[in-house]
Amino acid sequence: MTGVSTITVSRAFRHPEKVSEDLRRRIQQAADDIGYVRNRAASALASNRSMNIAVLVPSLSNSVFVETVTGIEKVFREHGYQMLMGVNHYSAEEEEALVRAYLAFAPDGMLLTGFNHRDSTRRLLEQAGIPIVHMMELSDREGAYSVGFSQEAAAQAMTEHLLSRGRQRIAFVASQLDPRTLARNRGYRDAIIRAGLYESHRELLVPDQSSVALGAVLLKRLLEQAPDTDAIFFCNDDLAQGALFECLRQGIAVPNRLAVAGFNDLAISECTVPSLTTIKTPRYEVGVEAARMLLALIEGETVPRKVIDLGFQLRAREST
Amino acid sequence: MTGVSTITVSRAFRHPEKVSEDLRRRIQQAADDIGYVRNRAASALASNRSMNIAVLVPSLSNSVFVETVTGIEKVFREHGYQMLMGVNHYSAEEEEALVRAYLAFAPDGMLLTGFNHRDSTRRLLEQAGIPIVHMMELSDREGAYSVGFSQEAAAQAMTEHLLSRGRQRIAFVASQLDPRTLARNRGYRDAIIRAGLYESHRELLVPDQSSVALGAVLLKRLLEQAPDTDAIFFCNDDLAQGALFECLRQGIAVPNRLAVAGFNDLAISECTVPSLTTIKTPRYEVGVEAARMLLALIEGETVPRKVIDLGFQLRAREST
DNA sequence: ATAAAAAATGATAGCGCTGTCATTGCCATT
DNA sequence: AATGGCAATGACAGCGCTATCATTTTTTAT
Repeated sequence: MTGVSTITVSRAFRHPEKVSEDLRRRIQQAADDIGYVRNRAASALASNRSMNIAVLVPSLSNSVFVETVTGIEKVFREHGYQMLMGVNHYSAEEEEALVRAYLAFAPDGMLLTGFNHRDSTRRLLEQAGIPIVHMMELSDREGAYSVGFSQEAAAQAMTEHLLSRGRQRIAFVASQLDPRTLARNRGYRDAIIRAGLYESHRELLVPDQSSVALGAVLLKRLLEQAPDTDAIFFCNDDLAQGALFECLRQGIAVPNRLAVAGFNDLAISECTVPSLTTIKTPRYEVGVEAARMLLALIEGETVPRKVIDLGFQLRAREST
Repeated sequence: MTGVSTITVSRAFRHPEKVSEDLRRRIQQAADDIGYVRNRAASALASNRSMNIAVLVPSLSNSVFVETVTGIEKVFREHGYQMLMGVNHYSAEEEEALVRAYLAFAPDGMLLTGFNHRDSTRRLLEQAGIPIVHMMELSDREGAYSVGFSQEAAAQAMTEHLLSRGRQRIAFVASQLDPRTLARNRGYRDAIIRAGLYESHRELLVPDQSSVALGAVLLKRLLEQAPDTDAIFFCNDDLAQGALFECLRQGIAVPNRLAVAGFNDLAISECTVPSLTTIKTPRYEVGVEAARMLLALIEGETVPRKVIDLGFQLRAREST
């Protein structure tokens, strides 16, 4: 309708520098007028590049992965890629279904959370032949790309912090026993055994999904089975917050009678009364760096390090 | 390789009932072996049905829209559609960019949050000629499909609740002034004016993004400009929670000296001390119903009602 | 003014699938 | 045995775009 061939229109959008200024403007104008939007499906088919990347996270219920995804989006959007996000609810089975679903979009790469995949999922990914980067945990296997931090080291650091505050009877309470939670449990154990203070009845691990309400429940349960506990390390801030509220209700003095610590440093954790000691995890940064690494792999660039450890920070606050 | 034509493979996946049991199994087997996944781009192109639907929400930072999206996903997944989600950060400009980006996926329908779109966005959507359903607010214009509840009515109900508790100097505090927040403000005003108790200095509206930390700040600011306030209605639970913490810190007795109310009923709101009076919004249900409505429109079925009001519930708790 | 190089535009084929119509083979009915 | 009907399978074209190579136009160098 502008008297231009289709290929020129295509070029005006994909390689604007190859089309004369004037013509490009006319094409743009015409496109705006009729509300033309390039069809990605056709583009992907013809160019063999979908410009899609798939991202799988376990949950969006607290802000942890929302921030990661925000970082990912930022990087990819800048480079013209479209991010497709799926939530697997901490289930390797759901993950496989999602991998299948997103592979159908012929993504140029994929970001996965952790390393807890089914063998069949791994096979699917291999056959797809696209680059994969794993987030949050650090690689435990040859050849895998990953960006994250050591969950164990962070949990060790927190346990040592509680020890340094003079606590002797430190409990560990966890729910939703995904691999990262279990790694935190190992970190706690390492530190507490090294201090010669390990007592199995101070560990409380339940499979239920984490929530603030569950934190209150688990606090009560733990104090029943180990009443003389003087510090509790919760595997995440949600549980710790619930415990903090329950202490307030029951008149348990925090930190005097009982120290409480969490993990993740959610925004609310510095607002609670008392404010919550926790581990600040580099969630946003993990997203950004993982996206950059994947981008490099997609573009065929060499990646200097296959494993990027972004560390963590201990935020010591009023609750300990 | 199974000695079957491509069209038969296609049929085995799309219309399994049209392929013999035996052959279908063999095709499935072969597909699993080589990790074959159907290419949606090609499928969409050939069939003129992408089986994509695009969903635009303002934020994922608190669980409000996460729950809505969960409901949407559930419905669409059951029907074989893939949901593509975008976050517009309460910006009509970002929304337009997202509409463009997702229109490129040739979605069969789109779900938008609210009615606050640019004219150019509206034009794009019209030209795309796909069904659109709006969520959270109820339609204010001819022909628009919407699923939600009356933000104004809910805010009125909350204000009347505070009045019924004998409060006379009720403040309204809001941030992130999106259309729904402003509708809540109108609801508050209506009720408070009707009670003859409107005083402009008890309204505090700031454009900043909502957060728990901001709740504490705004509480302080409000109490400076209107120290004798005996109840505060916050436009959302995040702010109200921050205020609750600040009251705890300052020793302000809630609800005796000051009643505090929120909006949304986040999971944490019934755990706080004191527990938070708030409006339970049908977030998940909005997602489910909006998805069903859109599905009906896509399939060309008649939709009984263009506007579905799912109501709300007042949760009176300790904080009032 | 002319040749050579560079820039701008076009023609063609084909990406992987599916809608449509055609063909084959089988069974039931007469 | 012949016919019609139906289920199962296949051939072919084309969805909207872009990679590639071909052609035309413009610019630069001589």
